Amino acid sequence: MKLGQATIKDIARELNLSASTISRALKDYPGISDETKRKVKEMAEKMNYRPNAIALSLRKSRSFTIGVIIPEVVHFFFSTVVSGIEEVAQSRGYNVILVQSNEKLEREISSIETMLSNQIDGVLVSYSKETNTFEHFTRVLDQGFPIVFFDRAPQIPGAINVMVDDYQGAFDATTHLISQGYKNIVHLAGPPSLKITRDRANGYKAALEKNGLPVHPDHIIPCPLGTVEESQKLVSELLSSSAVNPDAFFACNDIGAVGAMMACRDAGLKIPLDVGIVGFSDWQFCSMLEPKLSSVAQPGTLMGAKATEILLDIIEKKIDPETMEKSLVLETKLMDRDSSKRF
Amino acid sequence: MKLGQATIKDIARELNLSASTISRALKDYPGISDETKRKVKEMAEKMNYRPNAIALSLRKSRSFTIGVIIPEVVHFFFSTVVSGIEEVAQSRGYNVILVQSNEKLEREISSIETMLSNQIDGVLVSYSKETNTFEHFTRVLDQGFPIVFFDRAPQIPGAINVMVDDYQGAFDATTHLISQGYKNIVHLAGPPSLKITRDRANGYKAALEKNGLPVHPDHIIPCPLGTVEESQKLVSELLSSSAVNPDAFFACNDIGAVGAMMACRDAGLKIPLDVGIVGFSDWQFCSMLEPKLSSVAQPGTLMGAKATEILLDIIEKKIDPETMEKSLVLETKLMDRDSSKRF
DNA sequence: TCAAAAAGTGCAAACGTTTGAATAGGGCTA
DNA sequence: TAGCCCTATTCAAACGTTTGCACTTTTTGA
Repeated sequence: MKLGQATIKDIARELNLSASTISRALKDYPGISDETKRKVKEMAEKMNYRPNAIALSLRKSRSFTIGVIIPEVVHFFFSTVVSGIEEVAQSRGYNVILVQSNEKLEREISSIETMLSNQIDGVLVSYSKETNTFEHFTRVLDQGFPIVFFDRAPQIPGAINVMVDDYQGAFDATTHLISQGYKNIVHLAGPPSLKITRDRANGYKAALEKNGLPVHPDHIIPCPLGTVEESQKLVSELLSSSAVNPDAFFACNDIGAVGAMMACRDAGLKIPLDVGIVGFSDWQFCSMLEPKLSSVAQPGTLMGAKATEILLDIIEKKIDPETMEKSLVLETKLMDRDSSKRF
Repeated sequence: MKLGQATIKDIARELNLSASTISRALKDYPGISDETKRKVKEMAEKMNYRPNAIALSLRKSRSFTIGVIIPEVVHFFFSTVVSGIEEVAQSRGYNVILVQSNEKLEREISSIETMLSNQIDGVLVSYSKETNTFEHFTRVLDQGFPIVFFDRAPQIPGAINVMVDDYQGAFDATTHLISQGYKNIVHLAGPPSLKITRDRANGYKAALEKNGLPVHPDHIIPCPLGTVEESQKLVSELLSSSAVNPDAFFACNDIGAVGAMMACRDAGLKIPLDVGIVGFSDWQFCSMLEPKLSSVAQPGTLMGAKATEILLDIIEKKIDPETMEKSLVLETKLMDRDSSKRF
């Protein structure tokens, strides 16, 4: 790009050698005399030569760049995943191009197009809440283009997914509440379009059933927006109506759990004495709250790292996407803190 | 990249035309018959043609990609900045390559190198805590390569900086505490290498002086690590020693403020009755704490957006880096919540 | 002493696109 | 019917690398 950026040709001219010799000398190819290599490297240093990765990409049809599409950047969990992705990519010599879909399908589609135009080697995707068709993914997957999905993974045959064991995490959280003597546990669910929402709800139900507790459909409250205000309002309404009389909340995410905490406090209920609360994701702030919020920790950084390793292995043909294991499920860990411990 | 990706040449062969005609037809250049344009576009559509951005970059010596170097991704403030950057870049047709330095100077240096290799059009930087030399920046700046610094901005002559008015923010926060009747205000400072640390400390001191309160050097406590545990420990020690008898804390960041809250609670002090606390940055969790934490809000997304606009304007030569205003200072806003309100 | 092998280097094409200049064919005017 | 100007198209070079092959020159072996 730079006006004054030295190229291989410049070095060649300066040294009265051909471009091919320079190229080979810099790469320590056999068949170039040590004397020439020395001179070339010296001159490259002196002229502040920097290889042009764009030209290399064109030549090799490889950009050493991967794309990442996430719903939003300002999101604790996704930021941990991105951190893991960036870490592994950097260490293996790849660049990371980042875009956020802002939970918009349209943006997701255009991002994929731009990335393909940019000759990206592969892409990591967590799709948006709005995404109800996967045609934009299958179209490129069918061309043999490598995509690895993480966290929010579609039900596409043959797609490679890296997820967390949402079912088990929810099961553990609910079981924990039951073991602490809570009997009337309400689940604050997420947006219905996401598989993780269904898995967590199923884990919740399974834990109730296993412990002989009834599963009431009206104990599952969808919180599609995912804001503190939303869950606070819903829980407040629930507490003031006489129909349900909850003594615990298992929320699909920590934001929802905070809303529940606030609503309970407003209603004069003591946590964890009167009401137990467990969230999901174990965001940074959980241990800063009073009482400290119990939550199901998801290994975000690990998820990003694993997904990237798989993607790069596919790109570098170290593994075959046809025959490989199609989904990797990572374990969650219940962080039981004050908000759910009666004993 | 893709094996089966159609190129201009493929279309040319298919239609028995030359590559140049295809190129011009696709771009609606004059001098191509409407009939040909129609046929070309039809065929392009049919063959699922996607322009190769890499080839274009090589030809035009422009990659339409900007680099972003930040200390860490998992950091609320930086994630808001990145969000603003990504937003503007995307809307103006640029890609964003993201790297995190992990607060390491070495990583910062190698990232800049890689990015230059990748023919990036410009770069946005917030430097690491470790960075004590700016030679790696000045070297490329001197070549006329566009760099815009944000938040953590170096004292390099001619460098373009986008910052927040840290001095004024700290001044406002301290003044607010004084107006609430707190008299013995301790400042929890940040890593000494950062300019923002000094600015915030200066704002704190100025507010004390303006209100006729003494400035004790031992009332300024450095917290270089920036963890909750660190500030909790330091504040606990301070409270148990008889030397200083603080009735308020103004922390350089919200994490430090949380540590102070915890230490006060441990010491049996009531917030805001016995002790007032104000943080800096207004992280998401501030309003989730009990009591809600007062904090100085920084416009992160706006900062990212502004910095990107300036960078792209320089890249596109809409403004001249020589003659332009060298630094943009954004206003902070004190969010006074429960943790600092006695009245 | 001469051919053959080895060592060192250069040529040219390729990756996919853009673009200034050249060309071909046609219709018009004088 | 020559000269000219359009219009539509093609040629060829360029961006910076890499790489198979060809070409010198030197060294080796018999």
